[in-house]
Amino acid sequence: MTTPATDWLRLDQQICFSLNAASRAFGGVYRVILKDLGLTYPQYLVMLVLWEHGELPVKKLGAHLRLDSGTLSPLLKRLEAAGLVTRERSARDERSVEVRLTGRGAALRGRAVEVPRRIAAATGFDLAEVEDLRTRLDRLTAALDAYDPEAASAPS
Amino acid sequence: MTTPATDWLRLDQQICFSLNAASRAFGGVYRVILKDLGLTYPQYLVMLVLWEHGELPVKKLGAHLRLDSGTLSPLLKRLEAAGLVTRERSARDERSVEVRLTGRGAALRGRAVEVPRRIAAATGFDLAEVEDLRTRLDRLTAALDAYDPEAASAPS
DNA sequence: CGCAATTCAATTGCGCACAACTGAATGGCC
DNA sequence: GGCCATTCAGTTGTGCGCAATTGAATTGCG
Repeated sequence: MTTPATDWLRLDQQICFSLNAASRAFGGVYRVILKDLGLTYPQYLVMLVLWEHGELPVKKLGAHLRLDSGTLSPLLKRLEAAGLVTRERSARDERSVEVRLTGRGAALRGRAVEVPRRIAAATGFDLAEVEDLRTRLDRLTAALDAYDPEAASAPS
Repeated sequence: MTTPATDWLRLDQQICFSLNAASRAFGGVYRVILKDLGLTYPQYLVMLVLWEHGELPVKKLGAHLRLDSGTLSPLLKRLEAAGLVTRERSARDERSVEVRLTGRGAALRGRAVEVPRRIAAATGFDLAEVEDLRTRLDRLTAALDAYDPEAASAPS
């Protein structure tokens, strides 16, 4: 006999809840550390991608971050209002909007460089541990993304 | 020489971003699975606590879930509107609000019992792996909760 | 070419998360 | 007993995340 179904209702809280709690705890630390940069964590992620790629359309930005225009459009407007990025319709494809760093946006990178070290310190994890955890999480994400309700309930 | 600071801005994206992505991927699967229960994932978490404890004040509910009244108050109102819980001022302490399951709320547990199994199937992880991951995440959360900006920047 | 299907950003609507604040109730301390 | 700090829940305001829709631009196909 395995664990009664009743207890699963407690167990189940574990994975996803732990994940969720860790994600929110991270948010709290990032909030403190990013405050003097004037960025929220999602905005910081967008800036990371832009620092790496220079410029790219909203669509590609979303592909890197797993976010759609519903989230990115208002976020990018705020970054634009803060003077960190510009947005303009692509000349080659009028459907697309090209996001570019401004001088201020590019310059902000200099102040962001020390963020990762401070975050790493806050976790108390060493590099190997981080890498291992990251690998497991990415595998988990891939499995969840592949989830198909039909296949799960009716494995024909 | 270790990794140049410049690369840390990529590496850094890893942990927290992977965590965040996994959390959102979970959200997507839960959204599908919880749809016929008429619950969102945070609402499901609240119901889990209530199914386990029967009734408890908003404050304790928040302690279990790491949520404050700013999040719980409107959420509980929605659960109340859905007829799953009642909320009433405690007689012993008029500041406190007691949250209780209704008959419908208690009955919903029967239909929720199979949720954990379906979620577990979607992850593709076995029990040991889940337990290991959960442990690491809880340790991470504890470390992040203990984060003190002063101590981090000026280890006197 | 002409028309339908697709692709893209933006918008709307809803719910969550959290900081900051309000106001009522309670408890401690003199 | 009277006062002040604390403890509660609730509200407000901001931002994220996502589904659904809109509307414009592009692509594909006959």
